This record gives sequence, C-alpha cells and structure tokens, in this order.
Amino acid sequence: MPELPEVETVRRGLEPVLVGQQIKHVQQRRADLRFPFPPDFVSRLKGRKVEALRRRAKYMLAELDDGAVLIMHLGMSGRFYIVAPNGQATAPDTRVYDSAHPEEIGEGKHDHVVFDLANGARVVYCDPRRFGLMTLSDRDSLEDHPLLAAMGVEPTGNALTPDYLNTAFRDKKTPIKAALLDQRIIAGLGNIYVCEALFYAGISPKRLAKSIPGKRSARLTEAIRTVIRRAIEAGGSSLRDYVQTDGELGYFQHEFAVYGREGEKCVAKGCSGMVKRIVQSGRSSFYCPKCQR
DNA sequence: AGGGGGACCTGTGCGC
DNA sequence: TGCGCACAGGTCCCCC
Repeated sequence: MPELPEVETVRRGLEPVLVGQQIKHVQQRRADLRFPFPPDFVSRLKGRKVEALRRRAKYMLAELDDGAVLIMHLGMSGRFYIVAPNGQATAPDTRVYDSAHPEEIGEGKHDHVVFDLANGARVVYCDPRRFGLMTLSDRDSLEDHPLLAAMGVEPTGNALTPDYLNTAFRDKKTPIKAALLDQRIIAGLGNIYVCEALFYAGISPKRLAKSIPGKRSARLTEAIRTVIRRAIEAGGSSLRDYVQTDGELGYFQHEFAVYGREGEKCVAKGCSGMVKRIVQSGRSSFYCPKCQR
C-alpha cells in the first residue's frame, strides 16, 4: 500500500538483491495487471543483467544491460517478497507461506511475477488488487514514455520551491488537496502524505489552490519536503529490521498526525481541536479544522 | 481545458 | 456465522 516513501523503501530493499544480478528465469503468471504485460515480456527479461534500480515518483525503474528499462508500479496493494540465495524465506503471510519451504514463495494466489536470479535469490511481485503494472521501455526514450512524460517535480527535490507552487497554483480554483494529488505538479504525493503535509503547513484541505501564494506556499513547501523525508527515514529504519526478519517490502508502520485519526484529539501543541474526516474528489481528507485554515 | 466522478480489482472490517 | 456495505495508500479515461 505504497506512497512514495514506501516505494523508496522497496527500492532500497531490492537494490542490493537485484543490481549486478542476471535474471535467470521469469514467471509471468497472468496476462495483465492494470494493463497487459508487453507481449514479449519474459523473453526480453531473461538473461538480462540489472545495472541499476532507480525511482521516479512512485515508479521503480530497473535499467537492464541491453538498454531496456523495466518500469514497475505497485498500485494500491503491490508488494515484493524476497527469498535470499541461502533459502532464507522472507514472506510475511504465514497462512499462505511456510518459511520452511521458501520454494513455495511465488506460488500464492496473487503472486503475479517471479524473478529467479543467477545467485539463487528469488524476487516475487504480489498484488491482490492488480492496480500495479510492469512494462518495458528504453533508457534513451524513457522520459518520453507516456507514463512518465507529464510528471511534475519530485517532492524532495530542489525543484520544489514556493515560487514553483505559486506558478503551478495560480488561478487554480480546485481545492489544494486535489492540486497536491495532481501528479503533473508534484509527482509522488499520495493521499496520506498530502493530508499530513497540509496538517504540518496549517492549511485546510478545502482552501483553494490559488489562495496559497505567500506565507502558505513557503510553509507548504517545507512541510512536504520534511514529511516525505522523515517517512523515507522511518522506512529505511524499519527496512533494516524487516530484511533481517521477514523481508517483506512495501509496508512499514508509521505514525501519522491526522491520517486515519478521525475523532481523535489534534496532536498540535496547545490545540484543542478534533481531527475531522471529509470526502474530497472521492477520497478521505483528514484534518484539524481548528489549526488548519 | 480542467476537473469531478466512475472504473478498474480484491480484501477486510463492521453493523445487523 | 453470514451477508451486505463502506472503505482502502493509485491512476486513467470519459464527460460535463
């Protein structure tokens, strides 16, 4: 259930397993996820070596030794499981997997893609809802790929500045909540971290985007940067534990200030407000009406 | 042209 | 225990 910090956590977990390894064998266990796999998906991956594993927004990009790029997205429910070369089982769901039988990992109902690497490691992509995707592109034309071409700035990058937001939000009559979820402006923010960033910036999710410029866009820029960086750090620390214990990648516990806390007391110092849940463009927004204006 | 709402899927948790 | 409903961290596409 990944937003950008989870995707980055997954990337960091997969990087040492995948990079430098040859893909010996690939099982593609159904024809499609969110949309069909490329027709020659398995044959184009087999025998390739992974040279790098990068991330753009919520996409993971595996660069292969023939110039191809494997584009992967986790959707809402995508996970990766790893079986280490020594056979150490690393699946989280004990009802489905028995760690005494790591070879069974990849046999689950929602295990759609299985990579077997030259060093004996196995990497499994599991995605119950199948909103994720895998496809292939070329390194040279990657930026023009339809999935990536229109994407906005990274939330932790230097390109995210108050000025950038001022320009992007000028004349926008949509609520700031919706504008922040627009991947063409900032790429990689999802529902949770938009709620969290707006809380730390003290901005109501209902406020119109065009009313942000000024003090608020400075606070918002800082809040986005900080909330994402902190979540990546938290993912990084939980990742260390996970990899040693069960190896599940794609999910970590995180403390949220407002998300999922409807009816609870606002955590801001000295605020007596109560977290409220409203629905905006079909999705839940959590906020404190008292300190978010 | 931009933005809201539905569509795509399965699983889970809750109230009755 | 079972059923039906609401809801879930994403994104695309269509229509107004």
